[in-house]
Amino acid sequence: MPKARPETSERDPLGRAIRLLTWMVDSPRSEWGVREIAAELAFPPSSVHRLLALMERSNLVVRHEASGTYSLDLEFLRLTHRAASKLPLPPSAIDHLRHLVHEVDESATLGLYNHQRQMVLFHALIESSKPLRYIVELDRWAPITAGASGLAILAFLPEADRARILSKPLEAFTKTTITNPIALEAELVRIREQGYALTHGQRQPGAVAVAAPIFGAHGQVVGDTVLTIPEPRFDPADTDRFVEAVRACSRAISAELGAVEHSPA
Amino acid sequence: MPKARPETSERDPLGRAIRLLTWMVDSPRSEWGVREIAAELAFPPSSVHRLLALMERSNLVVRHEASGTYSLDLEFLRLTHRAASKLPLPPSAIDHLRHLVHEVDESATLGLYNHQRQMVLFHALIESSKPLRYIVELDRWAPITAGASGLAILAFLPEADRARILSKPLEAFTKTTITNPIALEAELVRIREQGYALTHGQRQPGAVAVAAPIFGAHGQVVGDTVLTIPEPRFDPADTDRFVEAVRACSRAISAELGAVEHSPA
DNA sequence: CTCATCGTTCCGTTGTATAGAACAATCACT
DNA sequence: AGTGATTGTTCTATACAACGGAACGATGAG
Repeated sequence: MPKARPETSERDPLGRAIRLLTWMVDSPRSEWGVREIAAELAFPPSSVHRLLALMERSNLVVRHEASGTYSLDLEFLRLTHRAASKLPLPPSAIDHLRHLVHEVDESATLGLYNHQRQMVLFHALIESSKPLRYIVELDRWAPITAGASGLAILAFLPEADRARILSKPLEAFTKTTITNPIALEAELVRIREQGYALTHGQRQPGAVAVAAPIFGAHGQVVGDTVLTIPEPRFDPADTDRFVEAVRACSRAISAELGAVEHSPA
Repeated sequence: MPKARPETSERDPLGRAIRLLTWMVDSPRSEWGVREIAAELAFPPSSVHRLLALMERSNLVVRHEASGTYSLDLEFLRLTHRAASKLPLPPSAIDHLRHLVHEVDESATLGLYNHQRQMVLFHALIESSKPLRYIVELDRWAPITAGASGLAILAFLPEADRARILSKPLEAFTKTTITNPIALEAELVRIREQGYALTHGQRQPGAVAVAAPIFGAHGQVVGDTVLTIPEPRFDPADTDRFVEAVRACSRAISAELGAVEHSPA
């Protein structure tokens, strides 16, 4: 053996910095101590301290003179805002969503599909005026294998991607989540034929959801429009109205992305 | 000499990664090639490639199979979107700004002060309905030593900070920029007494600006509300109306931040 | 067919990230 | 005041990641 193979590089300093940033952003607070972060992320305090010092040099975080604690810096928040223009959706998508909610008076969200992660990102939310509403936490990843928000995307993925996702075990999020691949594939066929997905509490108990896919310029799914209705308020007679409104919204956004008209099946 | 001092650390891998990210966010495009980035940032192509590969592992960027080019990943955009809640301003600040613009029908911006950088960040913009408007590029850093947007903040900084800033040479951005420290200090006194700043083309030629500071819970300046009016349209008779509207806006935002009433001088 | 250019890989060298222990300052409580 | 448990910070040797110039293979244009 001429050389000990390093094989995998398992330290990944940059990855650690990113994990630190991500943790800070996702944390409800906005000011943190070194040892507190260290405990939470299972990094040695000295490492956290060095990382923060480096990030301070790049203006990502600020050190508070008095307490010695750290916060996110304005420069990072500036990045934050500017990055919004890089979204795969037109800025007007929100307007379409607002119009949809105004039309049916039920809460609507925009889901964005991420290929690497094979998950959906809840990116925007317009709430209905009615008092009973579900709490949707924005900017969180959601599964693609359960709930209308996921299925409306999954159904329209390329054959190969779909097969790969279905070949893995399907997690059950609620009692009505479909965990049988055969049954799920059948459901996906129906969704493709209909052009929308309608589910009852597959991801969140007690919520009915209607979702329709949004297509990009190359015909690929980029996300979906999702209408979420509390089950007690859901009247099946309204289904057509909801479906049409959701599909219209997705179609409008797709059109702005330069997608050609997408015919079912 | 017992030891050769390493003195300064001049490689700073993390800093490079940040510069790369920042450049991508600020770039108008949304897909880049390795050598293109390398040329722009003066990094060796191999370094850029390695950085991108690392960042892909942390889901900051995505590699496009076909072209081999890179884009920002949804996970990064999720981070940035989520970070918005960490801003030092209440979400309702935009509403107050909108109200201000509705009242006077001139464009208004929100400036945020950054202590490390000693600059102002133009963070939000509501435009007037009139056809002649200045183009304000959002999420850009602006100087604190020129223009109403800067002076309204500078005037209310702690004595020590102000002295330090005035001790350095003052850059001239236009012909009317004040570059004499004595003259500037006098102007700042007036701004403090009046509670607002009014300037003619100090930063941008042909623009009149009215700005009033926003204070945080501890009485420190966190930013300002700025009204920008094209000079040809500016009627001095309107000054009082503008000033009152701008100050009211800043006062409303300050109040939501928990600031106590701030009396001039 | 040729040439330019792309992203990528290679590899010896350089110097930074690492983590545990010790340090100094601060605060809460006795 | 005094004590003890915090806090953020500094220090150190060593392991390993970042570095960048040169070479590689694939691709597209002329």
